[in-house]
Amino acid sequence: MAKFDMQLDLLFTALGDPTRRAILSRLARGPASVSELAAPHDMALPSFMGHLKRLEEAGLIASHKQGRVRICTLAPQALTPAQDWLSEQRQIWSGRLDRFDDYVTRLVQETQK
Amino acid sequence: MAKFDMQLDLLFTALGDPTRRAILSRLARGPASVSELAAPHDMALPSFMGHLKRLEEAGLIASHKQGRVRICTLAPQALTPAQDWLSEQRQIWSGRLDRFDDYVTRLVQETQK
DNA sequence: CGATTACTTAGGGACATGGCTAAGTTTGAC
DNA sequence: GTCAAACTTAGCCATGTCCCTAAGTAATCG
Repeated sequence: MAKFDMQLDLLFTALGDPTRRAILSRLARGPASVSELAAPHDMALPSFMGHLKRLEEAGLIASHKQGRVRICTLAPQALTPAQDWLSEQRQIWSGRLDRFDDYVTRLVQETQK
Repeated sequence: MAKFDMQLDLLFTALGDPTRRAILSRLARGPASVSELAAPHDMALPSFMGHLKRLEEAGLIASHKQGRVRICTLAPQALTPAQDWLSEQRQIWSGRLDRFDDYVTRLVQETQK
């Protein structure tokens, strides 16, 4: 499970940055070159490339060079583990809510020990 | 939209750490005190409290003191923005896939300029 | 072939993160 | 009232993140 955890780490931290989420949103409208992607982001190119690298390491995008241009595309299936984890948690959580009074009962018992 | 972005930053980066995800999973089974939560995590208490703080700042958990014990509970609805963003993206992405040939067409036109 | 474009590499600086120990503070138990 | 439990605060250190500039490489254009 450790490897799987690592993948979630990469995924969630990749998503935890507005620049990177913006890149993903832009790529959702279709593939683009590095400079096309960088244009709206007031940032030096090497800094921007760092974000692309993080996204690629998380498996969220893929890229290949065509001549001197690097084309980036989405890897849509990469989001699945993140979505799965979230909905799994959500499901357990809402299940618990139905039995919240269990907690209150236990709590009272504990404090009376 | 900046504030909303910030909330997503906090959420996703909070989720991007295995210790913190483990805390959430544990809390999914019901509320717990700080030391109960910390027990399985070979880590000094102040370090562990740092993680709880991050989770609380992200709105994922709430806590209150009962005597000298701090009880933590989940704030289940806090995941919603993250899930919404993910499924929104996923939807746009899959929409694009149906029209992937558009890109190829455009690409050929571009390269022939 | 010389210039320009589109990255790429190298290196550095400020601040955040994730861990630690040591020393409080507040309650609850005796 | 004393003492132990359960945090809490303060402060430190190593590493990571996110940004920068400067200089290098590779591919196209004129």
